[in-house]
Amino acid sequence: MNSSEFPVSDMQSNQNVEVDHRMNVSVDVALFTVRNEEFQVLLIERGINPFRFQWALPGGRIRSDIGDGETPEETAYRELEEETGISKDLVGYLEQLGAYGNPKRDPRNRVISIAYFGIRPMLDDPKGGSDASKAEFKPVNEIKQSLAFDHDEILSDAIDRARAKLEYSTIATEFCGEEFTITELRKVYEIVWGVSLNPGNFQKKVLSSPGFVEDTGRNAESSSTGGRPARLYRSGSAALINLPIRRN
Amino acid sequence: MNSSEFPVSDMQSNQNVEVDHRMNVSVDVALFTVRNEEFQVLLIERGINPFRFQWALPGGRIRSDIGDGETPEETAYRELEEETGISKDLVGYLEQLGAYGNPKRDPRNRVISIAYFGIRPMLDDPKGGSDASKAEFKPVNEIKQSLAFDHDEILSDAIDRARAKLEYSTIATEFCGEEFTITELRKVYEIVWGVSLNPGNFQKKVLSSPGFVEDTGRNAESSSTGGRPARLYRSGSAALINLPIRRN
DNA sequence: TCTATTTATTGTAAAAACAACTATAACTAT
DNA sequence: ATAGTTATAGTTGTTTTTACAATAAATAGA
Repeated sequence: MNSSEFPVSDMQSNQNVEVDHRMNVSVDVALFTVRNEEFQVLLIERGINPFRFQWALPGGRIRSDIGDGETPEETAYRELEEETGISKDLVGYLEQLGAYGNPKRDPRNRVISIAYFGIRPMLDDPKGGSDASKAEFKPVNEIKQSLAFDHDEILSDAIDRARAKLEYSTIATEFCGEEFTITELRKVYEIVWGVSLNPGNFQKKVLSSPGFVEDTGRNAESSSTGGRPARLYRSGSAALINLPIRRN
Repeated sequence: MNSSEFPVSDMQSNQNVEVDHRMNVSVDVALFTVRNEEFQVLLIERGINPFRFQWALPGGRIRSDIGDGETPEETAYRELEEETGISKDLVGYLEQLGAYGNPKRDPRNRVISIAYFGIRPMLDDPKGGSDASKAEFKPVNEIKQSLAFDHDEILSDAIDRARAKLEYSTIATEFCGEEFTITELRKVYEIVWGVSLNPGNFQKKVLSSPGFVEDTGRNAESSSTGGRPARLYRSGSAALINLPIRRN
């Protein structure tokens, strides 16, 4: 009996009855951003039971009645748009976290969930609040009540993954806007990791990593508090960096 | 509309008809080992269509008629046993790789697959061939024909993951038996990565990583080819190592 | 027994990377 | 002009890496 088999006679189970093993498959998304000097995640408040009035990650079932069938990634973007009003082009990065298959994770019936974590950059134009019911970015350190379903576990894994990827990948740039300064990039690390990094050493590390950032040739406007205006960079072509950024 | 919803009226899709979105969910396993100085993966030959007579990763559907429902991990162990005769206690390590949800990955109907990668240690007693139909360890570098379904992609991802984890984790010890020498451990790295590593530097790196290996106090029997007998170690308590092993 | 060979393990020195710190550059506000 | 502020470049000692040399402990054959 091989993977992906039709629901016909199951030789291994020694029973020649046809058993329907189909189950619901959903997608949940942990969409992160850095706003207001905080590491935040997008949550929605559930309007129906179970877990009514509790906060949850946005998500929903993979639909089989759209085109030739949705990919899980398409479901992720669709549900984000439907539940929070955030359209695909406002999501800078999306990556699969894994499948969550505890048989009791949904109290009603069997649901497998495929979890994603994504990053929304700091946007220049806030675009106003979405018209969807109740969706908010919440600081991850201030989420006290437990989330619906097993979303505590999913969120915890997503936070771990995001923090780990900062070390050896360039995804930190996804938190920034189109153009950013090295200090803005360093603040992403500091806020997501909850540490403080040496500015000089961070700068040298980033600039010596080939393809991490790309010089725009222009400077940012100097802030009203004074100080030398910082150079503006954009995201480079590299996805990975050979020498990791360390958390101290 | 939230994740893990009942198949009742779908408000977001603006249609008050009940649509059954359930689908088959299967588990596929890439089980690796190092045998005969080669990095090998366990494959089975399919006995039925589609992809009859093609090689595939072992796996099968998550069953809802076992107990209160199987977890995907339980499915992985069950299918390994059923299809290849390898029982759970012969698998040293198992970790989820991710979900594969291309709507066309199975030509018959929609199947989501949750992929795992695992490691089987070099065993002292080979236990003889399994009675299952046709299951063999194949060197990953010698798999020329494409595998069934999207198993090429899954295997490729599994190989990447296994190779990457050698750098910063202690899973290399899972390829070894209960007790092993530093040279045996180094050979795992060399074979899986396809590189050659400096013996002295490797030794120092491993022994200076706290919890990587644990001294048994005994030596291996010296081989017939001569040479100083190597010290025997067992796997330590650490799962991660702070200073990575590099591929050169 | 002696010697060459083999493998494991330890030592050493140059090079690279890191961490902490200092100096300079380029701005604002008074 | 001067002080304060932020960005960026330089400096120095320490740790880590890399390449290579030396020693240890065995086997095999003369």
